[in-house]
Amino acid sequence: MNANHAIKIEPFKVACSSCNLRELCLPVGLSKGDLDQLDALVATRRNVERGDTLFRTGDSFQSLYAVRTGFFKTCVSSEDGRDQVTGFQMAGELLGLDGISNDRHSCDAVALEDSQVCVIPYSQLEELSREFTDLQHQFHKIMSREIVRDHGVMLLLGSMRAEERLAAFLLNLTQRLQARGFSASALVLRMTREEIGSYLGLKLETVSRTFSKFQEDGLLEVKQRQIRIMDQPGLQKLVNSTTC
Amino acid sequence: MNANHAIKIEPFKVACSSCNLRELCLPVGLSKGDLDQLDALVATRRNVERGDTLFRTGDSFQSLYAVRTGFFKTCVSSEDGRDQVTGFQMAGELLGLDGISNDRHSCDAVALEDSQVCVIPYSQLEELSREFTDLQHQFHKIMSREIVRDHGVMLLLGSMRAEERLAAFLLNLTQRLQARGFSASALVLRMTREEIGSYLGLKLETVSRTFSKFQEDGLLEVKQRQIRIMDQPGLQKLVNSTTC
DNA sequence: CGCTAGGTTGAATCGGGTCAATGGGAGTGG
DNA sequence: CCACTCCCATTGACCCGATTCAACCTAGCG
Repeated sequence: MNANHAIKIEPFKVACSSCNLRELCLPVGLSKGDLDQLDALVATRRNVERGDTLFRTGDSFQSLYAVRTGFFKTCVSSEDGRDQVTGFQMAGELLGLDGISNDRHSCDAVALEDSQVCVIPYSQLEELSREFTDLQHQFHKIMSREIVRDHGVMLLLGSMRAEERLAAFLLNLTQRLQARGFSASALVLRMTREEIGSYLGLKLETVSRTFSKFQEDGLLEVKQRQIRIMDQPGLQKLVNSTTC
Repeated sequence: MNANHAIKIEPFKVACSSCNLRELCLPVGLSKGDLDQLDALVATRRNVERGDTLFRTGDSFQSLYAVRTGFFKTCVSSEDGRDQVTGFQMAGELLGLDGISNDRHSCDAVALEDSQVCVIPYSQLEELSREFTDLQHQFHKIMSREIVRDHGVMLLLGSMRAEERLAAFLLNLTQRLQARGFSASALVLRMTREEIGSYLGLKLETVSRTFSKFQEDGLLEVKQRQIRIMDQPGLQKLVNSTTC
């Protein structure tokens, strides 16, 4: 499986209405009728192998992408080659919203494992959302939620110490995984220490050390990328306490 | 002037079509016909005195606001009272996009000087943008631009040193001021060192010290909140160079 | 079986934070 | 008009958390 190297169009019809991610993805709250319309729009899927980019900075913007399976990171880079991971996306989450502003993508989206996305042609989405109020509203909510999420990351980057950042990151990850039916306490990281560090504004050594510290403190069990959360409330307490 | 303490509805009709900010604000790129429709929507203005909030976290979300005159900051805070300035908004910029996701605002918007905003009832904007493609598209672009901006801030917070952050901040400010017809080299800061620090993920003392350093290096002249940029390319060089 | 990418750990360094004292400007009230 | 006050800004000294540099380890893969 996942052995095909080119863009792959699913031979059979894909349908949001029968997708088990519909409660997390664009279709949230849509009526049956609206959903059928959306089905017509989201006609193709695309496979992206681990390490490949779904789109990169400067690419012309045509479509949004909904992650169906797999895991992505997005990263921006400045002229001088500085690099920043701006997010990690898992099933049901949308990629490509950055492209609307300029008709060009302003970040890279890289698959961290073999993944599949649903392709949502943007001009058609705009068209459809003129007709279907609920879809329009849902789409706006998703964009707004991204803005709110970004503000949360700014808070993290601007005011938290390393331990707090990593704890917040882990809690956020597990929460999203739990919403997708996975365990709240055991997880496998799909990204390297360096990628976590970039996202959290830390160096990879600091991330590694902090993992070790959490393990010593009995908060986690860490075996490479396998993490088991032993003391969820303890992590939570780390996050919300200016704790002096 | 600016002596009224309550919300003030302008007695005469306000009109985007005759607003000198139309090239920076929501109406960008709209045809004459679309503009007339927008005029009908944006019927009221509201004055906000220096220090007052336009909205705060938890307030029910009804409207977006376009800054007409004045200057705002937005800030989020975490449960434990940590605080983060997420942006500064000047004439022509939109406030309130965070509220769409939840029907509640998720940040505070505070006027840093006596200000006036145009009130854009959100449900009517959605309605109108179903009818007018250009307006819909422009609105989406503005939301997307906010996301892209936030990613830039993440890059700044995640990977830049204090000097680089402050230089980037000043260049961004002057660029926006210049687009509004102000000088590219002389500016008056509307915010305290502490607010700059919060935005940049630094302490106020660090901001102050960095201003002093820039002055010693001949990059700026700093007199309290009066800043004169003496060496724009020098600042630019600070920003784009991992310089080692 | 050896190579390589990723991860861990230690020691030294340093950038920015913390704490504390001082200075300056704008607004207020006598 | 001046004096008082408050808020903001500056500056110094010290400290600490995170980075840097380096060595070493481990797992996965060809």
